[in-house]
Amino acid sequence: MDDRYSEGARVFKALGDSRRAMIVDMLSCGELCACRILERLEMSQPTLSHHMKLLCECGIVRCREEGKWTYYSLDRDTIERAKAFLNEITEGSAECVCKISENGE
Amino acid sequence: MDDRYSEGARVFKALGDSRRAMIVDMLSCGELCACRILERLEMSQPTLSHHMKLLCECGIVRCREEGKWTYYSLDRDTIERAKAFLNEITEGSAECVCKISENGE
DNA sequence: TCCTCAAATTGAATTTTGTCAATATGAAGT
DNA sequence: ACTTCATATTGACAAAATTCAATTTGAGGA
Repeated sequence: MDDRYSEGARVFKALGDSRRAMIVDMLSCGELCACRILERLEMSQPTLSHHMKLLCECGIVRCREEGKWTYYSLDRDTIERAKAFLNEITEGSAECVCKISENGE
Repeated sequence: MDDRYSEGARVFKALGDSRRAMIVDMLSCGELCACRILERLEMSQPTLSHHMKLLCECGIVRCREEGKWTYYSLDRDTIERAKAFLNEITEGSAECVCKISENGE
């Protein structure tokens, strides 16, 4: 039933933490390695790692390993889908949930 | 420090729950009273009330009381700001955090 | 004044999230 | 092989979020 909403909501949940929103902002200009991100954020390395995992799991961020380093970057596709989802739930439309009666008719 | 992000993140946190995302979708076509929303959602009345409070506190939803009923509607301003915030943190810019050195220079 | 109905609040239980210290992993250099 | 460095994982704990039953509030009608 609410499966339509789960994927979008998952991305928003990830953005619903100011530190993670800041990380996304940092990545908006291009790829960065974990150590660079860590330099700017007041948090322990394990905590950062945990946040990065979350961001990757919901699809907003991708990671690329190179030698000892892990580079992170934004996934434009997921971001576009998130924006589209925000528009969908926010702008009325013919297929809006509010149009569907309780009987599913 | 992360105050720039707190407000936006707060809205996304609210949208980061599939039920709340669905509620916002329901309101996208216009005002609805709590009882209408409740009809569609499998949750208790206190739980709905709690979610509505959350949505109102972050500014996405406004409420209007009329007699026994409470009508909810979307706040277009907050929504526009949320969309702008999503664009800001997602698209690179000259004032991006990533441009600011550790020294604040 | 009572009763009913819509909605909010309270209180309590459970689950999820955020965090860090400690440890593990795994690549590269010596 | 050993050490170092970047990152991930584990384990534990505190704080926050989600939920519902029970109760309260407050408007309207009888």
